[in-house]
Amino acid sequence: MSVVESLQKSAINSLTALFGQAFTEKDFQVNQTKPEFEGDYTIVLFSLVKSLKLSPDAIGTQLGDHLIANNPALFTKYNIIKGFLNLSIADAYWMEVLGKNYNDICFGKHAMNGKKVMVEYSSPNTNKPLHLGHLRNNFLGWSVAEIFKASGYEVIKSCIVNDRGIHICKSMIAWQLFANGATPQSTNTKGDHFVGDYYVKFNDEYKKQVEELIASGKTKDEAEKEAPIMKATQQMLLDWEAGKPDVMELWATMNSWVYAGFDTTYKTIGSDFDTTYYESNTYLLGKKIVAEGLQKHVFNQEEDNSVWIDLTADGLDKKIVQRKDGTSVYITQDIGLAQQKYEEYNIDRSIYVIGDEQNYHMKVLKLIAEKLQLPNAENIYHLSYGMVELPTGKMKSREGTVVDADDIVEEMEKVAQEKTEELGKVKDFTAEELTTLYHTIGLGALKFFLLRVDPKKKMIFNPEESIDFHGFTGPFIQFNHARIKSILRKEPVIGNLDLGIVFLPLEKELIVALEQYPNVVKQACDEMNPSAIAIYVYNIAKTFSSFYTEHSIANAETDNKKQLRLQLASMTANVIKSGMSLLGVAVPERM
RNA sequence: GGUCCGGUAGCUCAGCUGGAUAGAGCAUCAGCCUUCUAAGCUGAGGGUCAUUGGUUCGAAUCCAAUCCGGAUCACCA
Repeated sequence: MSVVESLQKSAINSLTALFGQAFTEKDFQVNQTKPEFEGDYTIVLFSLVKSLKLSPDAIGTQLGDHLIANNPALFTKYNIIKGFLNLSIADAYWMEVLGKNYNDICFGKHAMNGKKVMVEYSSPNTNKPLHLGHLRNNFLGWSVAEIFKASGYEVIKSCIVNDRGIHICKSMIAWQLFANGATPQSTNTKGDHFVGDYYVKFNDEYKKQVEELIASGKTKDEAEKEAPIMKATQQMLLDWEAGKPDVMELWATMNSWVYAGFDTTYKTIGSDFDTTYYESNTYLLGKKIVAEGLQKHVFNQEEDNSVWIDLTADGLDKKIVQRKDGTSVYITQDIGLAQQKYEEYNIDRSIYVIGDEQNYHMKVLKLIAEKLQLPNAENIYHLSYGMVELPTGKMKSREGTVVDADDIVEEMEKVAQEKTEELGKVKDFTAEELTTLYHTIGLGALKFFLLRVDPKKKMIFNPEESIDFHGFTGPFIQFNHARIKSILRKEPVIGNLDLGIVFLPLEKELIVALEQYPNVVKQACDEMNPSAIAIYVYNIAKTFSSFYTEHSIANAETDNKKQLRLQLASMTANVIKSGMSLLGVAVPERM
């Protein structure tokens, strides 16, 4: 049980004993005491004033006295200032927390709860490489999945690959026209970049053809429709749907190039999936759903055979779910896949990590799933995240302002190398160890940068200023971990402590913060918000850094103090490592 | 136009289930390495929490309106 829970329980008991009525933890608020006041945790008394018809001071005095008399192991003293009951927790209690957990690398993880959750993330298109926006998606999805695991869920990470459609045909057409049989191997190019280059070539050629047509007297609309390369692409899409062998073969080949490239990137950034769905397999799933939905009168059919759902009663619009030619639209395959996920894995919750541009779409999807009475439809959740933008605005592939995922990772590793060499602290590292270190620091900086802000909010990335390695960053936290490990290599933690130790303010601040870790994990899970972990771990590292500067661990005043600080350091390192691992960020032993 | 999201220090962001004098980092300025890793520490300056009204003992936080910015509202995905 956490300190706060113990405190709440004690307070409820005391209040009931004192005033003869029932209370719950919702009747009063418990905060951490502000540093300028004496105490560790504070009960805000105002909310009790009305029901008890007593002044805050009167309630506080009675409650404070009763709490101390009945829980001597927990509370030592109290003070009341302007309606706030500030309680001091016994040092012996903190010693116990420390002694029990300092060496427990599982501290903060919760017991299995028997629930199963699927987290779908990444969802790449197979016509171009991953960019910075995908990185936010990947880091978020992966981290949320880990946070669910740490909170006791069984987790299935899934990925839906958008491997068919007009966008892939564009790359395919351009390859046919311009490649002369070139392959990633023949050009020594990473497969996803190779295919992406032809996507760019398509757009260049398309633009050229449109301009020529306009010059020859066509309107812009006509030109855009009649450009030969576009017509060829549309024909190719039809051929694909018809299963024309040479088109299918080219499609399979080019996708395999892209997958090879993606695999490399995923491996580099640490993304992995338990299952992968391909749109080319799921896009027909809609048919059955539509038929069933018609039978349940969830959908209705127009005279032209198109099928619709009317969501005006839910404040949305009418939405088409099947075209008049009988083909399924985007939303239909999503419904099909949603059902398939439940059938395959019997999941309790289904999380979709998708950008906020699709808020409306996901709202519709969930509504339809509910109306179709899909199992656990109410537990479909769109984890919506904001776009990553540049100082100049959105990233635009046509203007070449897209920050490529592979490039930015490489750039970060390069910066990590430069900074490390400047500092010259790891001169005895082997070349292999150095490569690993640069990767750990560079990727860590990037992940932390993208995860430390609230997923819901859009964020600005400034490539000019790049990412700092000082302050509220991954490397700062990694650095503090390395510092602790450096001490622990020289000074073993024994563990047994004299119970008479009194905590100094910074020691107290550390243990109080460390004790909160399990609750932070739970909160991050409830909110599906990795930034809660990032902020917390940073604060731990920051507090430790002050403590480290202020007090010597190896040369502490007494042996007991030394052991206490070694335990604190050990627990800090464990919590940092554990918290960072939930973000997908490794922490080095030395840096 | 409808719906949804956002607006907090020069910049990037916390704080938003209402609580004490609104916090970090960067940037600026001033100090600190013969002592466990200075990717560090300490301090200073910097705020009309978009605006107005309301609810409350108490509002950055809740409600309403307004202003500004963004997303979305395809037989595209």
